[in-house]
Amino acid sequence: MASFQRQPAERLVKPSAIAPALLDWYDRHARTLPWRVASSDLAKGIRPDPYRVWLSEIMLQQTTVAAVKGYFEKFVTTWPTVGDLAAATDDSVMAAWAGLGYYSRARNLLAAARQVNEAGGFPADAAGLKALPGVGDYTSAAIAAIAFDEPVAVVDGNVERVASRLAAIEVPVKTAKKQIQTVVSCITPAVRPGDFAQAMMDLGATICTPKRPACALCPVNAYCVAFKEGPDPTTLPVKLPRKARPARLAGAYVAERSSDGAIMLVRRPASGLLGGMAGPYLTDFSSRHDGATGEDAAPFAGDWIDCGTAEHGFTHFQLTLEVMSARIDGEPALPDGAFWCPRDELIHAALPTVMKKAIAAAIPNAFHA
DNA sequence: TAGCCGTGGTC
DNA sequence: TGACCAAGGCT
Repeated sequence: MASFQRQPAERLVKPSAIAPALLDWYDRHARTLPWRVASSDLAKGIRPDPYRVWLSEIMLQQTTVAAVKGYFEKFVTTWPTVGDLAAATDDSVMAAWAGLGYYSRARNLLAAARQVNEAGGFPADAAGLKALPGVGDYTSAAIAAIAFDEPVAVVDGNVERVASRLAAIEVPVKTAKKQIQTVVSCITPAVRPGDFAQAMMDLGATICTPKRPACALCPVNAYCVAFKEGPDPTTLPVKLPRKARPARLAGAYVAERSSDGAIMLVRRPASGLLGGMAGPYLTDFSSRHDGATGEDAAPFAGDWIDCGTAEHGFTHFQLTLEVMSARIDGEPALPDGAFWCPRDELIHAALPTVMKKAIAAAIPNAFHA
């Protein structure tokens, strides 16, 4: 019966032995990443810069390490300190973030930078950090552990997977958050909590992977209930089936001014899909309904030419854009938020990937030189 | 609370 | 090739 079932944390094999084994592995196999401080420097007492830790953690939310690296380097080169970032313009930050996705992160990033700069520095504990916009349970714990040596449980998707397997948690992760939190708290050490957190994430990324975990190479396989007793680690964590992604349709209109080749862009509202970002005029659509297409739905009259379609997948729907283009001779009344972007500034505009696809469908070499 | 919010890589 | 996924947070 469920009441006689031992709690996951109690099923752990020698919980106090896990952190030492994992840290020993981490000392030999830690990934070298731009936002990390070398272990030799850590040994000298050099602490990670909270600004760089925070910036990297925001960028890494639901985003791969490979995708983040270049953006991180660009940001810390352009804005080496939180004060530099706080002084940046909204447009420059949105443009620098363009292509990385989840654009509310960029707006929250800038708001938080200004808040921190005003306060004279970052909050030095998880509770204070969580009050910053864009910083939730995971990110506040990660920054507190890595930058401020606070022994808090850091639970992200990797850690959920590792903990689910270590304690053989067979209930769906969605309903096991608290159990997982308890398991991770139970094995988080008082010393080197930041390295431990990063070791758990490295383990999840390189050994305890979702599909084909390399259990034979795992430094903590001796303490892994799923590995030793089952169920098969690849079946954990238990995830509920996702809902199907609906398909949506909308019109995209690329207007080129014939006098100088400038492209009409529209700045989108600050909130919602692609909030604060620019792109060609799109007809109104959402995850729930299609937008209008065709010549009649154009922002103004003109010789609109059919340029085919552009496809783009969002998290919860698939979008097909029916792209049209026109060369504009006069000065038509522009829709709200629209402006002419000089052709040589197009590359530097805050254009999300889906917008670049739409423009490229109309002007194939738009981003080549 | 469950839906909203991007993108590119992997198999 | 399409489904799944990767260091979540906000409302």
